[in-house]
Amino acid sequence: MNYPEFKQPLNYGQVGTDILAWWKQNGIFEKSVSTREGQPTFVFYEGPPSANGAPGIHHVMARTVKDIFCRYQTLLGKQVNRKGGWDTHGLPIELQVEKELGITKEDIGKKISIEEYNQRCRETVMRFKAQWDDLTEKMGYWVDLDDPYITFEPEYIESCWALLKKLYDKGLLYKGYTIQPYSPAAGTGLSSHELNQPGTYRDVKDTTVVAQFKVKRDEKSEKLFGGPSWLIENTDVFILAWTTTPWTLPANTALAVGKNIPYVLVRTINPYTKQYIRVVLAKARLKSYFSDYTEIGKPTPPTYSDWGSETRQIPWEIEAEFTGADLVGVNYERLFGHDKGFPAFEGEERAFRVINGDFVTTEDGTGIVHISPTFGADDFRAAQLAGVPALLVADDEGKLGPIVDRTGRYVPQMGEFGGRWVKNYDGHDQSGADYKTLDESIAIRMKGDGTAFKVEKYEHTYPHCWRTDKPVLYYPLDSWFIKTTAVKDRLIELNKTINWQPESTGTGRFGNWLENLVDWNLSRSRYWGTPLPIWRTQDGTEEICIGSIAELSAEIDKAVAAEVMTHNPIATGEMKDLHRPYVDDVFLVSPSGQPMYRETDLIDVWFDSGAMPYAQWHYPLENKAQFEKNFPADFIAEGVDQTRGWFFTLHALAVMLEDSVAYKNVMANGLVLDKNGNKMSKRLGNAIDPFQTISQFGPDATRWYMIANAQPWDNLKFDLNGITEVQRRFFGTLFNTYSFYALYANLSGYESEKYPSIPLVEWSELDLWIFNRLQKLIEDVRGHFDNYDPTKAARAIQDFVVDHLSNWYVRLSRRRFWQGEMTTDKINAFKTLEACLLGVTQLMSPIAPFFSEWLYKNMTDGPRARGAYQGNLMPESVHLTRIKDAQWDPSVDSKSLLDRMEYAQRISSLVHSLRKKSGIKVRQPLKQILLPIDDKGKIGLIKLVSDLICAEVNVKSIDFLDDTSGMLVKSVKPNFKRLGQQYGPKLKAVGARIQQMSAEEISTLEKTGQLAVEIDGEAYTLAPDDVEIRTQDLPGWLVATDGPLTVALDVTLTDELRQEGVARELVNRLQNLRKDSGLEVQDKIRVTLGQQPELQAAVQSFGDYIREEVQALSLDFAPEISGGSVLEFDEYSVPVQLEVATA
RNA sequence: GGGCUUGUAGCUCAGGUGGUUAGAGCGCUACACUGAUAAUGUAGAGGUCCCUGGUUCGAGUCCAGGCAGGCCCA
Repeated sequence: MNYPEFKQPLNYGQVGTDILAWWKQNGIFEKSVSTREGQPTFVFYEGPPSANGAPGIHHVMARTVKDIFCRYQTLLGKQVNRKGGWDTHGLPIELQVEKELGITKEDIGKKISIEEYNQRCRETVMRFKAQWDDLTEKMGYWVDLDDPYITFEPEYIESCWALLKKLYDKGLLYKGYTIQPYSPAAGTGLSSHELNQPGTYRDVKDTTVVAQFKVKRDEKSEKLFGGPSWLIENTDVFILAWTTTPWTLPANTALAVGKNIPYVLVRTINPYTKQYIRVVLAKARLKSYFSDYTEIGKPTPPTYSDWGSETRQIPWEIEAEFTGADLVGVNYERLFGHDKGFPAFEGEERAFRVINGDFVTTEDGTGIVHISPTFGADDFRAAQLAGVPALLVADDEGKLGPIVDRTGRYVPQMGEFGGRWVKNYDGHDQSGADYKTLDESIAIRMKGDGTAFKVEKYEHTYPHCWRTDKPVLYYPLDSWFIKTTAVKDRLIELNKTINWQPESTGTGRFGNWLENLVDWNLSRSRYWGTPLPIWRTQDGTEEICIGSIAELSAEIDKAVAAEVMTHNPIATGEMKDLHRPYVDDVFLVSPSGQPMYRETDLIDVWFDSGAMPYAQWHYPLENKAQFEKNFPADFIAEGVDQTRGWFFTLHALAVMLEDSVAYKNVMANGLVLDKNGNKMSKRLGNAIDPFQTISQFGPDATRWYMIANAQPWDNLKFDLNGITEVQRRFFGTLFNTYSFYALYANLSGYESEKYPSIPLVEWSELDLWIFNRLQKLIEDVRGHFDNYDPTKAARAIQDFVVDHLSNWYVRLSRRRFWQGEMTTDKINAFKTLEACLLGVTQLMSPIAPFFSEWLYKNMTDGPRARGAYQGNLMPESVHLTRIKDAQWDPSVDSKSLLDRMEYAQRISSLVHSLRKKSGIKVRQPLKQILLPIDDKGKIGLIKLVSDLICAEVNVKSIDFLDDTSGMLVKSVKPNFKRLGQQYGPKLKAVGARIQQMSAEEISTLEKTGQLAVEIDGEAYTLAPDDVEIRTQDLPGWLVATDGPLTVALDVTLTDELRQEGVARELVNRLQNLRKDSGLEVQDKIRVTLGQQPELQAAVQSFGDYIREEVQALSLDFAPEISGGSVLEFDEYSVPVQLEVATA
């Protein structure tokens, strides 16, 4: 037996296991790389997963995408190295360890040493590695797991150091500050994770102030001072801004507006000082501040005389309107200036102006936001973008700091408020009648100064420290930064050369992010991660950035010489690990002889993964050639959530270090949700176990479903029923097609090499057609893969297999495979089906690597074993094959071929429909089909497929009816597309007129090529293209139409047709009987039937046909039949005896 | 709050450059077929194409504004 045969249903999980074992035994993955040695490479980067948790079904999705394109490029003949990797540092691992040990961050270094803690992290991080490796194999993700890069290894860290040093030398690494949540009472920064603890956000009642910022009159603000002639000269203009933290007002350095938000200039009165003023605020916020007040009626100029303190009514009037963009650049006076006893600061001349802020809304406040860069993250960012300085004051030693110290009180330099607590962080007594909070004191002062427009208590939610219960402060904390803003333009420019899939992620999410780039904050105050390789003197005046272990060792030697260190732990071999605490115990010496201490920060883990193009080869310390060969990547793929993670850090580092992109093509895939569109989570119990899914459905159906069902960048609603459907519909059909092939190829001893190729001219219509469809499929699928659109590739393959190959080609070709001798036609049927199966196998192999391998092996193992293949034509694995270009033979008009087969399918469908309507079974032959068609070309096409149609619908002949018969009833439909372009607004009338066309008019139009009509008194000339003429009916015939196609069926039955019908019925019954009796396809039989006149007549005429179909050596009638079965026909039953003929 | 994204049949999804009767598969109903048979064919039921405006002779498609879900960021 050349081709293995299998019983239904196939166990797809088993196919996966078997093929996996075979791959391992034969080193197929390794061969898929080694056989491409010397070929062009396709560089792929593996985004390292973290193995501290079990892998989920979404990892199968992400890795399927990666695998597909690596396998596809291998098929194209490229060499694709895939080095695996593990991400091992980071907060999630630390939190997991802390949870397991029952400790908090504060306990590290106290209850547990840093050394022990980091050891726990190291053990935890690879805990699920075995599971990951297992899944990688079982899902068929080909990646090199034997030699992965691991981010905690000393070589990897050393590479990161080398890269950091490069950045340092370029001046791109600096120490600055960033605004972070900070707990003054605890004296520590809070992570976002700590801030997300339940109960941290609470309702509090605070004193709030709408402050008045006095506009400086100059050319930029002049537009605010213009106005009607009756204007009271020199009335001051103030910008209004609301804050819930009045203590930040002395730190104000800017005001932010939304550039598209409408603002108004309003004339009114300050309620505390009764001064005439003009104020600026968002138009949308007007009602919140003036709703209770009286608008002065226009056009009478206001006199203000009717306002009195007892009425609490403030008169107001809008003087002008403008947008935020008009306000940007306007200067204003400092609220708490030198004149009031507050200190000067550096950059003051660039402060106190209106800037743009994306975050400004008109939801609350005045639509203008007070900016204090030292006490708000938004503030800090907006100020940085606009080049506005922060208000920093020098302490006694000249060191700059914010106006609030780390304990939460104003620094002494702050004039009358110096030393006051911002909030009650020390728990002092607040019960005294005269007690005022700092916020209240500030508000009172501002009322007196005429700079408060409104002061009120306001309840809002505010975060609190989870340990001290005190309000959190947003406070500047020291951090190390990479100055990504310095290369912003280059980042944007190079991003435009990257092919993003989908495009919108690159231009939108990623592009916008780059546009609003701020410097990359590298610092993390943690323990388990890559340490920052910077040592500094105590006063921060001298520092060194270390770029390698050798350099560190050399510096230690200097330190030993200066007696800062006792000995060199690197030289002695004591220090094998670069993590904390070991690096912290290294002290260096500065050129001036001062001891230097390591900056205790760790670096952002995203630096680790962004450094993988270099660090995976221990570059730049070694392997320069290796690195250069593998940079940049041709392709990477990860979840869309990595946009600002890995995608960014790869890009940023590549641009800064190499002035290059890090990857040329990138796919950002979406999420895997449960079948209802909810996020999967263990807690909700809707998470899908990838291992169970793969073993139950097989890896191929799982992968195929994920890829075919939705495009990878859309979210996938994961439904196991979908996998079942894919399995049944696609894999089941393909399996059946193979089974069919195997069955008859084995029966007839077909061996492809025995028969030379059949010249094209001898090919049957069907063979030509499916072969062309296959070529088109090859072209389409390659195009889709080239465009990184695997979904379209999968769907195209699926359609080909199910609709074209199985349900048309095989169905119509069946008898060619089982009947008669090895004629040219039969040989070519086998050759064609073989080519289709092999072609499909190859095209689908990137998506369904196991099943395609299984099918490929079934198709080729037999022939290969008997030496049918020359050279490397058919390697042992489909994954080692090379994909061919589509073969188009110039002598074959492919378009015509595909067109006419479509006619055949549509006509057949219409005839089936007519048979159904008139209740005539397909088994009953009919005389003829009539097609009313004029078009000679179309007739020619259909004639080429008329045999196929006749066979498919069991009709004797197809005839064409042209118009001259006069039997046709036609209808006409306007061609709106054409008419619309021509007549525009008059289309409705023209269309209506066309639908009323008479038969004569239609005929005139058809014959003369034009028709003159009159519509609403205007003359028009219609051309044939203006309408679509269809045959609607053929009186006296059964007629069906599908668009422009019309089919008429002759349903009259002659005796002969009837007899043939009976003969077919008989064949059918006998075939069923054979099958029920368990006979093999090739068994011969002898049949004896009870006497029945109609049957006898049928056998008389069609005996040979019947005998051949049912493989009967004899077919006789006998008056008495005993011990046999009974065949049921429509109106009668006949006893039958069937015996196997011994050969 | 911002950026991106999705919204079409019960479910999963297609629907170049606008064209009047919006499709497929699954599921459902009925009938037929049956040497591939847990397949297949034919017919049927099932739609405010998220909503509101606008552009146009004509909008699922283009524009604006909403609504709902998702992701990322604040």
